[in-house]
Amino acid sequence: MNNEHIAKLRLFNRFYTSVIGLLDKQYLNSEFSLTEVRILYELAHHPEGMTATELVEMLGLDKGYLSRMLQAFEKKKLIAKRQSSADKRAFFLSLSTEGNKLFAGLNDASQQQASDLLSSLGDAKAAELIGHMDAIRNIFENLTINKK
Amino acid sequence: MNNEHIAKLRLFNRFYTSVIGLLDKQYLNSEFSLTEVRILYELAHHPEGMTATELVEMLGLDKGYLSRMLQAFEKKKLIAKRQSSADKRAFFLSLSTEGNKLFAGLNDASQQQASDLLSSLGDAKAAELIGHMDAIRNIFENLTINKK
DNA sequence: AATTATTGGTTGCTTTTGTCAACTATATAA
DNA sequence: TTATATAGTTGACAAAAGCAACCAATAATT
Repeated sequence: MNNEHIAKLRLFNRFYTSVIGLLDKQYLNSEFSLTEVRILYELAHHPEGMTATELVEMLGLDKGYLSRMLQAFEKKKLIAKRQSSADKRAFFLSLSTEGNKLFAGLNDASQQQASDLLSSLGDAKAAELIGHMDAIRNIFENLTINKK
Repeated sequence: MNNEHIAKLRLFNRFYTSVIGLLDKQYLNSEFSLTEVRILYELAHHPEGMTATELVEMLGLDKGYLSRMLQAFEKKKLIAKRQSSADKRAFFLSLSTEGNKLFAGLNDASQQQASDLLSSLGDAKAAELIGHMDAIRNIFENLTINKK
């Protein structure tokens, strides 16, 4: 057990928490909360539709809370609900045309932000950064796979 | 502008958000919120004392909100307030003996958690991971310095 | 010195976010 | 057929956070 390593891991976590917090602030001047954006994100990436229960599982939300947020999305015409024929309690949710358009806008802003960050680093440093990030993801992913 | 890089940066941010979320969950079975822990953390690392205004600036909190949280800490005897002689409006805040003890406990748990993660990776992978993390911090830090 | 503006912190009020339990309707198992 | 579980909704509530008014002390302006 290496104490230096432990300290650095914790330091990185604190550090990156603030990086992410900074980047997420952008969303906060959109009319949506972070949680709402996460929901839109999931829906955008499951165009075939997904149920509220699936969203609850993926995002770790309370189902009552989610239910209300979905109602708000519906009122704004951002999502479409299609009742499952196999299970009439369940509904397949997906972004409406408007919802997709709106999400595309949020996505563009996030894309732009990432792009700005990278270009302020310059090509060489940016490539380095991404290399480190890929490596970290890789290490963590092997970890979770091995734990199964 | 490299689209692949942008996508990977965003992927990493999402990925690491969930990593941090997982690690932070530990605190959530402590009696303190994440924000409260951050306050305790800052106080623990400024044993000479710091003012509420400094905390507000460092943590980006609302001062009213902070004021109440500090009151709660006081009621629990976790912090000590010493009025500034130079500016009688201001108070130097620090952890009490009890507060330090409590924070030490939280800190141990977090330390243990980090330790567990690293040892499940094994020495070689752990060293690699830390190397990547240091490199990332370094890249970002040069960025903010240059921006001044 | 007297007046004005600013600052550190507190308080009341409100909004946002999230949790919990009860409930309806459907589906599955015994 | 009865019991049990599940998908989603609703009501009530609690926790987290933000906003603005305010008091007391300090700093700046005249």
